[in-house]
Amino acid sequence: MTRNIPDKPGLDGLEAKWDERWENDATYRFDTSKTRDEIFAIDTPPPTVSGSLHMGSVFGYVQTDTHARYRRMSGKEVFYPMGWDDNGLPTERRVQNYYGVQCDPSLPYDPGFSPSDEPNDPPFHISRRNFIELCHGLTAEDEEVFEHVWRTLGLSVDWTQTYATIDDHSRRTSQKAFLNNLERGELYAQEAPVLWDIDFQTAVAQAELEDREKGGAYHEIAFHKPNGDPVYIETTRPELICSCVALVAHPDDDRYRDMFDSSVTTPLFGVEVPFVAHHLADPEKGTGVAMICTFGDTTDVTWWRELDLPTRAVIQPDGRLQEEVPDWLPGQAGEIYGEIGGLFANQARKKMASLLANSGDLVGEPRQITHPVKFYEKGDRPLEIVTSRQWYIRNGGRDTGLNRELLARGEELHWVPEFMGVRYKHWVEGLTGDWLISRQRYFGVAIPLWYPIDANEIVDYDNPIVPDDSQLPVDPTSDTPKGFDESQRGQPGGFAGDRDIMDTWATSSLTPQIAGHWIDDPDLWERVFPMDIRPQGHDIIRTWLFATVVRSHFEHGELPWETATINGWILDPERKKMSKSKGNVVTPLDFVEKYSADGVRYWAASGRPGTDTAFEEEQLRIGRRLAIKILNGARFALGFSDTDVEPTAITEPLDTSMLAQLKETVVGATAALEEYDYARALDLAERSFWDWTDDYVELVKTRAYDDGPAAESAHAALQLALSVYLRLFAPFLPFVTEEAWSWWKDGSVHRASWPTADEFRGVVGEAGILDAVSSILGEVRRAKSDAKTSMRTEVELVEVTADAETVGLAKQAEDDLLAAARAAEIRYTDGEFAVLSTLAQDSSS
RNA sequence: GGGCGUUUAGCUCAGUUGGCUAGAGCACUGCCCUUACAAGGCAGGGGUCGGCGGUUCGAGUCCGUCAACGCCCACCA
Repeated sequence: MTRNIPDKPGLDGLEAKWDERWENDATYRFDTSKTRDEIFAIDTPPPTVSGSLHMGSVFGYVQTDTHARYRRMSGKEVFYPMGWDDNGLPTERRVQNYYGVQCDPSLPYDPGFSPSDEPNDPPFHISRRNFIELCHGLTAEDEEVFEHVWRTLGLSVDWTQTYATIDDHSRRTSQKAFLNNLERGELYAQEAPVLWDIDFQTAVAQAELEDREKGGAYHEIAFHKPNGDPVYIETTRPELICSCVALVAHPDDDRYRDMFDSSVTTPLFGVEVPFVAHHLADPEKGTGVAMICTFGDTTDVTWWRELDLPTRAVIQPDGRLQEEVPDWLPGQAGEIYGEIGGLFANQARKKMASLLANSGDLVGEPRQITHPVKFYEKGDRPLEIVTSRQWYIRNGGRDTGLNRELLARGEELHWVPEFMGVRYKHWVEGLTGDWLISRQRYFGVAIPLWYPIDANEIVDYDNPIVPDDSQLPVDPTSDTPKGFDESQRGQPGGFAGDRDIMDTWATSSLTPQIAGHWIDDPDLWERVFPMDIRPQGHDIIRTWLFATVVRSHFEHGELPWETATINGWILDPERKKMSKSKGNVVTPLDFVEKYSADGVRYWAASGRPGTDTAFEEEQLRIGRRLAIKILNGARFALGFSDTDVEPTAITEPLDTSMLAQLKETVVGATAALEEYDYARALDLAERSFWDWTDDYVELVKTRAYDDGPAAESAHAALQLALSVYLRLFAPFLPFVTEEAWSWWKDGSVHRASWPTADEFRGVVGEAGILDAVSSILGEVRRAKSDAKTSMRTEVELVEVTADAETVGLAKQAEDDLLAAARAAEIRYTDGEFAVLSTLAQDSSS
């Protein structure tokens, strides 16, 4: 083929050019005819589609792409899908803010509704269906933008294999898995106290909690013994005295030994409650006596359950104390309650403090403290505990047998890096309950169940009506169960649809099943499952990774993948996790514009597996420089001949020496990539390449410009080396390598075979020759540099002192050395290495 | 309170099973427009490898201990 090498190769426009070509040529299309052992399957993380991608996202995705590209070149057919995680709260919140709307399920659907250009303030209330339509619309827009970013960065995804966690296929898969879990008893509903976000008005799971240090105040408050003597407690939540069901102290606490099994009365309300003993009561905290309320915190729930205490809940799902006076507060107690009923907890707290101060039951002033408070990780106000009916998937949090099985799965999984497995272990060991998957939200996969309503209008939750597989996906709030008529919805003798949706993890825990088409393409499923790798961040080991293991364990009785490759985070200069909320956003496309996609990829691939890395823009510039260097190196290597020169022409010792070193680089880089250490492979290739350009290329240059067999040897060696380097760099710098490859080869470098040691058969010489002459050349250069003269300065004599072995090696490439050094003569003496260069005097004229 | 990780040149980081004078890039200094490359290239200065103790012929590398930083987990009275 005719070579068409630009005079001044550059990086501009490579991204668009090659993205289009790869798309047209279906370069990364998955071949569904391959068998499982020929396939490398990746369980790609579906990015959350709620806003924009930042450099932190790019980091992990590029690293995964290097695995995909390496495996593809090594002969595997790579199954590399892309998903969008668009269901769930992040999208709902984004839609609420973007349009200024609020979902109100009680409103009817408005077919003519369209959002206003500017966000409404206050929010405009719209129906559930209108709200969901907005969610779909906005996520579709975002997904287009995301795909553009990924394409520009050169992710070798098969773009025909995409899914969204809210699309019909994902919903069908998710609901089918739910129903299977239900049928096998791995999933159940329970009415129980749950952690509850009062703003989102939904239950949340253990995995979604985080502690935040918040200000609060200890109130020392007097309860009263039957004889009127006070018993003091300390609490940060005096508003819950009306919910108090007992006081508790440690059984070994001598101060209260005589009080156990007696009763006391609450201040203001005068409700009689027992004084009980439990080992969780901490004698060191406060007065050693705690007030048990239903429910102020998770310890209250433990005490309530283990001590079999009554329920006196007043906190409503919206975070307010209920308006109506509870039946356990008769008469005057009820009147006092009237002062706080209807208030938010924090308002009621202040009110109670002043009421208690007036009655003399508050000791001194409340003492300000800061203490950890549980929050929903996406929430803004402390969680409350509300009793409600929720769905749970068993996860070993209440069952030691299952817990052991899941710990064993963690042992079985290959972790990269290895220490990440500890995080899984600790999480599973620390589980306190089953996995709560139901959410009282709108934009998600519906719980696929209805419930019969009997003649007395009682909903029978224990005997749900289950849809057929053919009905999936269903929305029980609008679809009708078989055997019923829509008019029977909510009627005696009719049915009620479950209004809840599943948490987004309940669906994204099925990404292998969704991408592999478990329910509708058994042929594909068999070829890709279990998958090879699950790439993801370490922050979601407890959620996404663990949940996926749980679902696969139940559904298939095996691990969903062989290996988990855990990537680190990008930290900003203050060493905080880089994310858009931190305000340190420059978009990935801005960086592509400035440093090229290959420059950005170089930066991402330089970060060690699993290691958090500080963002340093300089790294992108270095990547850009390497990319340009590769283009120029290719231009040089291909500049001597319009046709390929056979490797049999390679005869010169310097050339075979260079190839011997390159072979070692190939072996090292391959071993690193096999162990998922892309950064090490890149580092090896990069060092080797810079040495190649600095030393070998300079040494061979004069000979290469000549004619004859020695020149032919140089041409062939340059071409072979270039071919190897382009393939070595292809997983990291797909654009420049493809560009240079296209100058002289047919087809894509990304479908070329990964370089192996076999390719060097017959062309490998003594590796030491290149080192020997390079070190001498380096000394000559130093002499010229010390003399502050040009590298072109002629040298009259190079006197080398070295051991016999070095001399022997150097002599084999003496002509190349003399030419590169511009030296007329070289002499050798035995001894410790030293080089004396006699520079020509007239060169500086 | 438990656990994990990090600590190597001014900065960002490599150093694979312990092995000759500890490396790279940036920054800094000097030189060079040399026919692949001046948004380059060549060369140079710069480090008691966090502290202490140990194993060993030999320790940045293994063991113990302490410290700082980061992250994860933990029952909020």
